[in-house]
Amino acid sequence: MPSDRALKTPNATNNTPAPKELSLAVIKTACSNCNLRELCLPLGLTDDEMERLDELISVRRRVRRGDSLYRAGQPFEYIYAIRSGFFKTDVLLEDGRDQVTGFQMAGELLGMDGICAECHTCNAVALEDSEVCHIPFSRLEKLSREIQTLQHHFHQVMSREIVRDHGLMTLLGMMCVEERIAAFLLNLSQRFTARGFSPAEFNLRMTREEIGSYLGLKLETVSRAFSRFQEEKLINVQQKHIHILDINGLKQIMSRHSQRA
Amino acid sequence: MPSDRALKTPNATNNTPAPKELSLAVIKTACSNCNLRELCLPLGLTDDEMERLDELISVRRRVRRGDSLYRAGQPFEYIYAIRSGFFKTDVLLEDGRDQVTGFQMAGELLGMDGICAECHTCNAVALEDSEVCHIPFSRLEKLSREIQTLQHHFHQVMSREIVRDHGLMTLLGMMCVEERIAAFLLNLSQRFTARGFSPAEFNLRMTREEIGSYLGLKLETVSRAFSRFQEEKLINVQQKHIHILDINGLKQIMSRHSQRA
DNA sequence: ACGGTTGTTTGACCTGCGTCAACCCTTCAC
DNA sequence: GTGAAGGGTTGACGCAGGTCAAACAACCGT
Repeated sequence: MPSDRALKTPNATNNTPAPKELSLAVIKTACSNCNLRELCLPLGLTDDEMERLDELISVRRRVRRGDSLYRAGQPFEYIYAIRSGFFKTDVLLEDGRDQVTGFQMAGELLGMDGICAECHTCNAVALEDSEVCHIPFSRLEKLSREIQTLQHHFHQVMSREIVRDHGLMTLLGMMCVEERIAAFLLNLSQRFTARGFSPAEFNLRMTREEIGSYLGLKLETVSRAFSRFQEEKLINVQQKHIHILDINGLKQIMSRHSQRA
Repeated sequence: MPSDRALKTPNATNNTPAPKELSLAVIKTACSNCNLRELCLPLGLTDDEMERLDELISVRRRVRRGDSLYRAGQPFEYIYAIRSGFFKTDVLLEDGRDQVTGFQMAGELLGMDGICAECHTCNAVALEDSEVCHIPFSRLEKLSREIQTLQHHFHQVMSREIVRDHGLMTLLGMMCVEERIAAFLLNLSQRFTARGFSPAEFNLRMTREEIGSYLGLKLETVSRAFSRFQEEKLINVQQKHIHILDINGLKQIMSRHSQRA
């Protein structure tokens, strides 16, 4: 029973060369049988509470690779839960330079940047064909006034975002190229593992340029670092396919600095 | 009527050479007549709601210059509202390097990093003698389940923190020295203005090294940039005293890059 | 199968910021 | 008043990472 309020979904694919036929699928979803529920919001709810959450999140949408889920400046209405796929968020400066602020994968939430000004402050772009659940924010607030567990969990998710950002600041503020790349690979590995994928082998969904933007480096620098890691038998790279050969070696890179302190 | 729960305040000044006599003052505070209320939580509450918030925030504490309000690893219990004074937050890497993640002033909230793991993930250190209000987080959650306005405002504050962090990422990821320093000065100026102080003249509460850590630069680089700005008649610097002579000049620096794109 | 587009790698060179060091100023304890 | 300590400024120099360029590999639409 797709509810009609779902049809109010703003066309988040504007500003992109969208096909005539919009990729907007209104499909009944249920958190109660979503296999990502530990990663997303509904943690430790009773059956009754879960049912009420199901009602809230009654629509999901497909976002095609390259399309925007939302763009900076658009009015904020929903928090999005990634059901499958892969996204990047980035902010653009007036002069055209842009900074990737994060890569998000299945089970993670998107859109919390929009709460403060009731309008999004960054762009969320799908790096592969993806599916997201729409969570009307005002209704999420309402429900979290009624369900303490949900409220607390949402606060934790927002707080985790803040802590994650602090981690990226330390990376950008004081790590050298090799540390940044190692941290990046270890982070991806750990997140893939949490989703039941191989910790050692995965495909990058983003370009060298996007990695560089995220890590505060130029694409050539990223490429060179990959090559160097390969020479040192830490990883195997073939285009977007990464095989981590020596995960401890990568971890050691992160702590190398202490030796010369 | 200082409530006894307030006495459970953890000794946040440990790890620092604290005087025998703890600077813990239990004083009745009232949001209802605090002159910072637009900046802090209680925005647009009814008299009745305000009274209930007053009950919640029943204690404030003095933090001496150099002392920690909380440290990474300590259990999370309170959100803190800065009543007066100036703080920095920083995260330490195992090897001793540290990154300043923010400077906070009167009316701003501290401690939201602790929600996600129920334990703080950074240090908050007073850069001058300060006063903070303790806000027991579980009680804030309870109250915000009852007062929609409060709930929404708190979400906005957390979201603003995320957006602020994104701004720092773009600074760290793609700005050159002059842009970073200009952005830093403009940000301080704007925040002092919002508090009724001069936009053009203020005293820095932090050292060159702390500024550098925040901006991803070395202290010498910060010092040189200040000197260069002075030569260019953009500012006057005398130790910690800053006088902005040409605020538009500083703003132009921020947009200079577009000229060569 | 083919040509164009987009992404990646690698090399040669350059420069902005870091490093190291000397010196100065301010503050504070005694 | 004096000395020590902490913070700030300035100069000389080096290098990590950026820039520019060329060639190559993968992908996509037709």
